[in-house]
Amino acid sequence: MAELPPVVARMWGREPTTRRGPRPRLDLATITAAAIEIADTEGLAAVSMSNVAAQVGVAPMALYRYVGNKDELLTVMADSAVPPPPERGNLSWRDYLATWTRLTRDLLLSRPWLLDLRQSTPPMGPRRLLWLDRALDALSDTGLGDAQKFNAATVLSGYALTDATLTHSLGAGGTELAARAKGAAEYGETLTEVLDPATYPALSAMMRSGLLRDSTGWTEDADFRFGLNLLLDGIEALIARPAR
Amino acid sequence: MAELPPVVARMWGREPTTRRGPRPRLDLATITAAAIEIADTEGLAAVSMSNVAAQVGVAPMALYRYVGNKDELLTVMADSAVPPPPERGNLSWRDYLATWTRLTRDLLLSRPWLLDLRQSTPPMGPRRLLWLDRALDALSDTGLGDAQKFNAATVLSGYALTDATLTHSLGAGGTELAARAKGAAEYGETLTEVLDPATYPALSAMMRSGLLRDSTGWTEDADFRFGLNLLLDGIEALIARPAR
DNA sequence: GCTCTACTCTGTACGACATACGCAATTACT
DNA sequence: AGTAATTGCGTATGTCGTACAGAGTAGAGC
Repeated sequence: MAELPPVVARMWGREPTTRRGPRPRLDLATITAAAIEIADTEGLAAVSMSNVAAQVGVAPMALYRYVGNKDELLTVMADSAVPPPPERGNLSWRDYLATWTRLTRDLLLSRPWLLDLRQSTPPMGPRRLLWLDRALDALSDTGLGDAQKFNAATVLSGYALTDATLTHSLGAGGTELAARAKGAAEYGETLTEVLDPATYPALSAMMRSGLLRDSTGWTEDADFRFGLNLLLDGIEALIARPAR
Repeated sequence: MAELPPVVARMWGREPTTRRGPRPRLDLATITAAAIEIADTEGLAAVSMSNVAAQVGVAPMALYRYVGNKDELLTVMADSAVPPPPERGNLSWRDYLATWTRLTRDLLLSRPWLLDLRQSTPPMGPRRLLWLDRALDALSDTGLGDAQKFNAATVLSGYALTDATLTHSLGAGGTELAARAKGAAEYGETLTEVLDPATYPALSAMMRSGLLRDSTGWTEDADFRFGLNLLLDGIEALIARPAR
């Protein structure tokens, strides 16, 4: 059995049992909570080792007794910011996965800094894995194979991420670059201005027909449901199909 | 009509017409190409203003005549690294979108630093928009509405990103954290070691049944096709359904 | 042709940041 | 009591993005 990287161990509550020197004044949870609070209120850019240390009342270097480096802290944050998944109740697999996906998207929109966190590591934290478990559990009666269930869950959470990214970049906007072309309507205008109908036939036609100029936002809830049902229909078709 | 942010204008070939002062020694394309070469060979972390400037033989601050700040440079890179989309030929919409999505994924895998580039701005570069145009074009005969076509394309490219992210993080791995649990098999092992079957029933059962322990990699091509067909089936079902 | 003016490149400088290193204080084990 | 491990901290280093000011350059207006 492979040894766990120290921080992963701590994520799973395995604090080191050796008690020699002074009793630690902190634990990983407090540090993570402080970092998350900073990210929530001031954005991810404000999450520096100095700021986090100040927030918990220690010197910057003290944090390195709990975290190997900043990337590890961010990884732990990414898991720790995830709430418990919804209860199954007596929902059908389809209804459950629908709210599962919606809540995933809502989480990403309520904590946009999660979108900025690159997931260079496959999910290994306890909370994200709990979500994964519930999605797999919802599919357990469908007769799908393990790999199929796994992929279905992956696709759904990926869709939540895609939609949240798009919605967020069109909405409250992030970069100063986006601030110039804020909102779907203005985005459309900017595009029409620059698109050459010869090289972009389909896009410019769509823009001119005024797709993005309508009053209601572009990627509103209806559009989220659209893609979601697309995926759920696909899964449903797969279940109906004879297993192979 | 909204004014274009200066870099966006340059992305579209609109170099400033005012000709006073010394003739510029560079243009945005050369700078971007240099930055991309660095990212390709040494990774995104090596793309600093100093390094890029050195690569093109100029003092670091000279770059700021062409780019407002580093974020803008990254944005331009993200578009400039995209090759032209595949030709339609006489493929069906389904076959075309299948290769379209596959090539999108392949691009992300061949330039992994694209995965690290947060897309805080909706795509506005000429090359990415060309891909979007081709996807929309492929759907033009299906009777779908504009918004539906748009969403379908979004979902597909989002899937490419999801899959590329997962594949890459399990494969060549990125962070040192991931290096410890490299490859799908070891990932599975690490999980089984730590998962409590009581709180993670579905997941731990799946792990113990040896999903990830098989010889062939986990998110191999078969799994990509699985999700892809899921989506295409969903779109096909939508097309078959009476328009509303 | 001369001057003005906008524009390009450069050098220096500053503040922020991640983090390597070493020290002093503290506590458990022997 | 003594030893060894471990925590928190101060200092220091190198890197990075970029603000600023100046020097050189070339077209515009006379």
